[in-house]
Formats: sequence, C-alpha cells, structure tokens
Amino acid sequence: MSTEARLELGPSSLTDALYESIRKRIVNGEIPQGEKLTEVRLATEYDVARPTAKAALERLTALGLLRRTAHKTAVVPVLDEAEIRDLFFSRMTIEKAAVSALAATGQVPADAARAQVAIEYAARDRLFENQVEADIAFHTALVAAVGSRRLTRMHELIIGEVHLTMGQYQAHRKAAPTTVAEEHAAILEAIQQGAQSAAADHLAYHLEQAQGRLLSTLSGH
Amino acid sequence: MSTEARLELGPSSLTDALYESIRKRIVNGEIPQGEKLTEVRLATEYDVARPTAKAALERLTALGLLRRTAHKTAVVPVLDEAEIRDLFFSRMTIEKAAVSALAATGQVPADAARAQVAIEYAARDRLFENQVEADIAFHTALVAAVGSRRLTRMHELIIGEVHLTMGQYQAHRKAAPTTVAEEHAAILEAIQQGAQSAAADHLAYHLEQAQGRLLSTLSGH
DNA sequence: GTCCTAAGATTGTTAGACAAGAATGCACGA
DNA sequence: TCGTGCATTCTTGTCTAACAATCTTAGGAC
Repeated sequence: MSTEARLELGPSSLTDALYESIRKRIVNGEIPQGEKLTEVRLATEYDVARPTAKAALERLTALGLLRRTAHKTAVVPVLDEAEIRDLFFSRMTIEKAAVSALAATGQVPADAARAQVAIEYAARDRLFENQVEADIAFHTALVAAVGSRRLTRMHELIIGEVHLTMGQYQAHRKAAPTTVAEEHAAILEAIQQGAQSAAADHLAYHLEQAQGRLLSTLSGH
Repeated sequence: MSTEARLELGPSSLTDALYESIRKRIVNGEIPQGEKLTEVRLATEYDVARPTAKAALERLTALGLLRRTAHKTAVVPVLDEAEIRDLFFSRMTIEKAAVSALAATGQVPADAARAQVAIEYAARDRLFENQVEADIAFHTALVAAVGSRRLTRMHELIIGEVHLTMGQYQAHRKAAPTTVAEEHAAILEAIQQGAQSAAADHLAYHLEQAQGRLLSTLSGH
C-alpha cells in the first residue's frame, strides 16, 4: 500500500470521496481479506483528519465491507461457506422480487441491457475485473429499475459483499467466460415476455450457479 | 421538548444510548413528523458533544427515521401514500421470504409467540402504544427466527419506518383492536403446519390490511 | 411588490487532547 | 523450556475549540 493516496474530489463531500476510494480498493481485491484498517493509518495515507476516516469506516462497516466491534480495528471480512450461502439467500430474496416486478411490466431496463453488452465484451477480451464490475452493474440495474427506493437500499446493503467476494476471488476464477452472459440473457428474455415465474426461475438458477462457482473456488483454498 | 434529557448508560457506547433515546422518541410520536433536529440542539439537550450527536443522526438517517441532505438540517420524514406503498412492498418482500422459510421448518418462533400474547393483552387493555411495540416485535421475531443475519439487517432497514409511521398515527388509529391478533394467529398456524404458500398468503393479506389501515388514517388528514 | 445582498444559522472538516478498552511483548516463575 | 501475569503500547471513544463552506432568512434598494 502506498504511503499516500490521491482523492478525486468529484463528490461534494470529502467523506464521500474517501469512502468511495476505500470501497473500490476493497472490492477489487487491492486490500485483501483479513487486512486491518486503522483510523490513523487511513487518515495518514489520505491526509485527512481521523474523524473523517472514522466516518468512512463506519459507512463501509454498515455495508458489510468491513467488520469491527467496539475498540477493535476494522478488518476486511473473510466470508466462509455459511456466510456466502446466507448472502446468496438474502440476495435471491431481493432480486427475485425485482425481476418478478419487472416481468409484470414487460420492460427490459436499458441499464441492464447496457451492462449485458459490457459483460459480453469483457468476457470476449478476458478482462475479468471489468466482467465483475459489469455483472454487479447488471444486477444493480435490475433492482433499480423496479423504482422502489427501499428495495434498492436493501440491495445496496448486500451487493457490496457480493462484489467483495467476487473481487477477492477474481484471480482464481478464470472459468465461465460466456455462461454468465447466457444466463443473464435468459432472465432478460423472460422479463420481456412478461413471464414472471420464468424470470424468477432463471434468476434463481443463475444465482445458484454463481454461488456454486464461488464456493468451488473457496474450497480450493 | 424538555431542555434536558437523561440518558441511560446501559449500552457501552454513548452514541448508542443517544441513538436509542432519539429513536424511541421518534417512533412513539414524541418528536412529530416534520420536526427539525439540529446537531447543536441535540448536543445541548443531552449534554453531549456535537460529533456524538452527529453520529447518532447519521445512524438514524441510515434507517430512514430521519432525512437530510448535505448542509441541511435533519428532519423527521412525512411519508406520503406512494412512500407507504413502497415501504410495504419492500416489507412484503422480506417478510414473505421469512415466513416461507419458517414454514419449511414447521417451527413457530418462541419470540413471535410471546409477542402475540403481548398484543392480545395490549388490545384487551386498550394500550395502543404497547400494541404497536408488540406488533413490531412480532414481525421482527419472525424475520430474526430465520437465522439469516443479512435478511435481518435488511428488515431492520425498513421496519424503523414502519414503526415510525404507526407510532406517529397512533393517536388517530383507535380501530382494529383484535383483528391484528387474529391475522397474526393465522400466520403462525400456517407456519406450524408447514404450509409455505399459505403462510405467505396469510402474511400478504395481513400486510395489505395493515397498509390499508395506515392509508385510511392518512387520507383523514 | 420583487429582487438582491448580507448577516445569521447550520453543517463539514480539522486539530489536539484525554480516557478507556484491547492487544502485545517481556519478564518472571514453575 | 514453557506458561502466566503485568505493564506498555496501540487503537478507539469522546470531548473541546475552531474555521470553512453552505444554506437560510431577513432586510433594503429599486
């Protein structure tokens, strides 16, 4: 880790920028699982005050990207099999409701279609990191398109952990280049046809496959 | 609002105690909808530092019990009809998954059964505030009994707004003393019988009724 | 009456400090 | 040599004080 990091001040708040910077470094694996992040260390690296670093850590903790208890240092969590299963059970609950609601309208979200194209490009060019990003964007777009602010917020609460897990194991997971895109296409097709239960079934299958892929890389530890 | 409030220092953290105190005052209607809460005002009333008040406000904002944008004062939100519908749609998604999972085991959660008894007592004695508390406890117990940490956290993210809305309209809602208990009993019975779809249906009916009761008091504004 | 400016209020961020809890290592004894 | 206990050190929780940036409001000019 470099001793100094630069923050893009696009977001209005300094805390926002710091939060976003650390978030990216965690989900793409730059900060590995088990790594400890102290407040003073972050404050020093980014040249911000400790309360600012503290606020960013608290927001990351709320999203499951860090864990910490009182008076103890925040650490990037290591998800075991039970937790990955819990994560995907919760994720399934939200996303099933989302695709079912979308199928009821028959409208395929434009953002999801765009993300789908990005996945195909990334798979073709073997850009694994882009593939993960586009996959997350695809699922996020599905949920956001429902238009429910609270469903979206609940999804945000867990998708970060999904992103983290995929990003951390990214190097080991060189398999399945195009299958993800095919499974996504089946979901979108069912949505367009207005088939609610079919859309939910395709999504369930896709998430089960994704969970299986993660768990298999986990066992290869 | 009194100029001084006392904090019970049960929780280890001062921020926790402050958060919990303000939370209670919001959900039981002591702090009404639309009320503005500034950091310095809370800090003065509770005799804590402004950063402590700030942290408590941020946590309440994350749970939807307050709303605020950058550089603006936090305010207790007023939920309109569209937002109440969104709230119940999101709530339905989580709780349906919960009772379905519980029915798969056939085990009625002990905490839910206890809350059910508390509701019956409160309904008999016309203690509306206790009735609201016990109702929230009932639904929270159902979700918690699934044993999914993330499902529980997502539920926490929205149940606060449910509590807020029920608590704020509590004075106006003197109807339906025992119907709530009956609807709850139907859910528990289906869970015990292991009837997944029936449990989900009973829950859906119950939440639709609850939403209707809230919306009717809302229109009587 | 309307628009603009300026003062006040509120939040965002920083610095420094002290206390309390947790973790670490070292010395001492078995 | 190994394990236990204590003290040091690290880290976080909270506070005070202050300044900057932004939002709001009130007053004045036209």
